[in-house]
Parts: sequence; structure tokens; C-alpha cells
Amino acid sequence: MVSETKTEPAQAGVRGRSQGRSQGRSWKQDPETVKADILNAARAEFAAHGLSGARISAIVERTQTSKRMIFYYFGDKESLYLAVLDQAYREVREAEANLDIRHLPPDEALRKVVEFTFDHHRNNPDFIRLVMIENIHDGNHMSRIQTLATTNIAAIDQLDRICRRGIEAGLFRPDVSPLVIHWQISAMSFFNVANRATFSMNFGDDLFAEDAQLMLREQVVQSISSSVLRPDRV
Amino acid sequence: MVSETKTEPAQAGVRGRSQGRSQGRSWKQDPETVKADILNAARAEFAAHGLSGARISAIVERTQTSKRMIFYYFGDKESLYLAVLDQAYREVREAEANLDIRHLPPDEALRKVVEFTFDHHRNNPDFIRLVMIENIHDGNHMSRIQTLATTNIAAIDQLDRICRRGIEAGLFRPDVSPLVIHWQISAMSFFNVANRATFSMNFGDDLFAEDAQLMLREQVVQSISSSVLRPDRV
DNA sequence: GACGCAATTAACCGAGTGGTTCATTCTAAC
DNA sequence: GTTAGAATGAACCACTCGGTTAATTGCGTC
Repeated sequence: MVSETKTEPAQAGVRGRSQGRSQGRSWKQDPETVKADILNAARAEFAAHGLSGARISAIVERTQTSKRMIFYYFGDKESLYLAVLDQAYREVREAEANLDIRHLPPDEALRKVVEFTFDHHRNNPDFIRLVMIENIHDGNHMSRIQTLATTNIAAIDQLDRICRRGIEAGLFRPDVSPLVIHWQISAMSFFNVANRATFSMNFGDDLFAEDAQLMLREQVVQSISSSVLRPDRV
Repeated sequence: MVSETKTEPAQAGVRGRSQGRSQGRSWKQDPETVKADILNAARAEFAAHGLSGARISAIVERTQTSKRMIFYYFGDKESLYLAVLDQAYREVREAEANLDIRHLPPDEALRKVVEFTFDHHRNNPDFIRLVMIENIHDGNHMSRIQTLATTNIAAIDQLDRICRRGIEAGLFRPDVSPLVIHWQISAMSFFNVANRATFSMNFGDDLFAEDAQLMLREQVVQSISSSVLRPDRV
């Protein structure tokens, strides 16, 4: 578990990069890489054990750096946690923005969004765990992140555009609410990852096999569709 | 936050009970009450701050007892957490068992189950938080609770009976899966409470006003219904 | 090539934490 | 009333953990 990493051939790329700007540096004095290294280690540790459960020493062990560096760059544990949370949200927003569905008909666009969200959550369990943890803390740290409330509305905007198009096309009910749709999509996609442990302990893990997951995803698509489509268009 | 509670008139009923058997005792030597008192305090503290975030001293403060008593009765922090979790699940199962829907037609019975779950989760945020916390710990403690896997299948059985009746009546699709239905109901009911903090920070708290919650609940009912009902019976 | 500052290291620290020791008090049984 | 054992209180303790101090090294600059 400690993994001495002595004479590791590939050097894990952390100290071996620096190709961006100051390339070819010998071995030290590389703040950006160190910061990124710390951030990644911290993300893993916080996601695994929560804010209070995470140990600075454990973060250090996941790192090529020393404990001193963590406080040097991030101040204290809570600020580090905040930085991790911020970065995680930033990445998710970025991924969302790269989903191009403007050319699709509304119902197919909606399906795409559902499938994307479902898959994305599955593929980013650490992000899910960070959100779980932040909810345990009643979102107290998140409130200190600016750029959140503003940019995260993009997800709603996307759905809003789909809904408008769907209504115009006479395909969707005229009273659909993008916010509610988003709530439903998130709920099932999130729960699927977040509550896997307790759910499968209670009811078995059949639903988490690959084929069952595909089936569940399709179930979510159907659920959302039927709340959105006009009764006569189902 | 500390609340000295000195000369509290009603004595909070903790030391004032003892009517069960050894009634009228003066002031001490009341193990069952003390244990229950500790358990309640611990539940609140663990639900508020998680396993590692919870402080024994904070639990003591929520109690009429001393720290010594906690370890005397429960051994260590983790065992206390386990006892809390166990009791919480027990209560939920009990509540579920009291929901009598055998006399209702299948579609109405299903609606009742959805509404019950949605409301129950809303009304028991501490339970939700405990489950969230346990999921952060990958269900490692829960696995030590016996009586779980066995008795919790009751929830599925209930749905299974409804589904069978629905299929027989030609009302439900013949391929409905009670497990999947349960997954969907749980997902939305759980998310609604668990992720309230982050969701409302991102998208506003409109959905959590009382009327909006009623609307959401109805939305869940509709969602579930449309996945279950035969297309020609919607 | 000395200066100055950023980056880094190693050792250290005090508060807070889970948990314990030991003596005392209560209660029931004889 | 004595006694045995459960229940309780007060003080105590070892140690973990977040955070710091102070000294050292790398490196661009004049």
C-alpha cells in the first residue's frame, strides 16, 4: 500500500513531463506539475474517505511531494478540498459542453442527453462521491465556489432548447419543464452510482452487471420520454 | 449550540420515564433509557457529520450521560455507528411493513407505494444521510448487519405482488421487473432528499417548495406508471 | 558570481480525539 | 445488613493529525 516507487522506469510522468513550457528541466522546481499532482492525489483521497475522513498523510503518500508542499500551495485541508471540488465541477461542465446535439431531432437529442448523463456518471464515480460528500456537508463549501450557479445553468439551457424544439414540432407536451426533466435524469443517473453499495447489499448486484446497466439506461430513456412526449405521440 | 439545559422543566423525558417496569425510580440506574438516549444522540451526530466527522464528545453533549457510558455500552465508535445504522434500517422496515395495500387495485397500490416512499424519505432525512454515509464507506459496515438482506427483500415482495396482480388484470406489461421499479422509485425519492443541497445551489431551490414537491411526487408516480402500464392502458 | 526569491525538505508541535483506569454508587438477592 | 455485580463519574492518557518553523536548494537576473 505504501509503494516505495524506487527507480520506477517510466517515472509515472509526473516529474517526467514539463514539455509544456519549461521543458527538459532536471528534476525539481516545477510548481504547476506539483500542484496538479497534489490535486489529483487529494481528489482520490477525498473521494475515497470524505473531508474529515481524508488524511493529509494519505494524500502525501499518493504524491511525489511532501506534506509541506500541500500547505504551501493550498493553505489548509479545507481549501484543498475546495480546490478539488472546484476542479471536478469544472471538468464535468467541460464534458457537458462538448455534447453537440443541435442537429438532432428533439426526441433523439433528449435520448442522447440521458445516455450521456447516465454513462458519464458511471464513468466518473469520484465526481459522484465528491458530490455525495458535499451534500453531507450541506453544500457549505460549494457555496464558496463562484462560477458555479452561473455556468451550471448551461445544462438546463441545453434541455430548454430541446424542449422548445420538441414543443414547436408538436412532439412534446406544451407544459414540460426542463428543470424537472433534468432532476429526473440526474436522480436516476446519480443514484445508480452513488447508492450502488447499499442497494446491492440489500437487493443483490444483478442490476449492476453490464447488460443490466444497459437495460436500466434504456429504462431511464423511456421514463423520461414518456414524461415528455405528448400522449398521442408515444 | 451547546444548550446547557439546566433546570429543564419537562426533563426531556429521558430520566423521567421508567414507567415501563421499574417505575418511579429516583434518578439513576436505568440502562435501557440511557442506551436509547445514546443511540438517538449518536444517530443525530453521525447523520450530521458522518462516521469520521462525528465527535464522541459531541454525542455526549447531546446526551444526559457521560462519555464513559458510550464505551461501556457500545464498545467503540464504529460499533456505535453500526448500532445506529442497524436501528435506522430496522425502523424503516417496520414503517414499510405497516403499509397495507393488498385491498387496492394494482395501479392504485403502486401509486400508494410511490407516494409512501417519496414522503417517507422526505420525512426521514437522517436515515437518508446515514445511507449516504454508508455508501461513502462502500457499505462496509452494513455488511456486518445480519437480518438485512433477508428482511429487506420485503420491499421487493410487495412490489412483486402488485406486479403479478397488475399483469393478471391485463393492466401491466407482462415483462415488468419489480426490482427495476423499486430502483426507479428509490432513485428519485432518495435523490430528492440526498442531493437537495447541491441541486439547489446549482439550479435554485424552486423544486423544494412544498407545492413543487407535490408536483415532483406526482411526476414520479406518472413516470413509474408509464413504465409499468401496458401501452394501450395508459 | 552574488543576490533574491520561489520551491523544497526535515523536523517539530500542540490541540483534539478515541479510548481507559479506577474508584464509587446503586440495586437486587440472600 | 451484607455482598456481588451492574451502572456511573472524574480524571487521565497515548497518540493521531493538521499545521508550522526554520533551514536549504534551485534558478533567473544584474
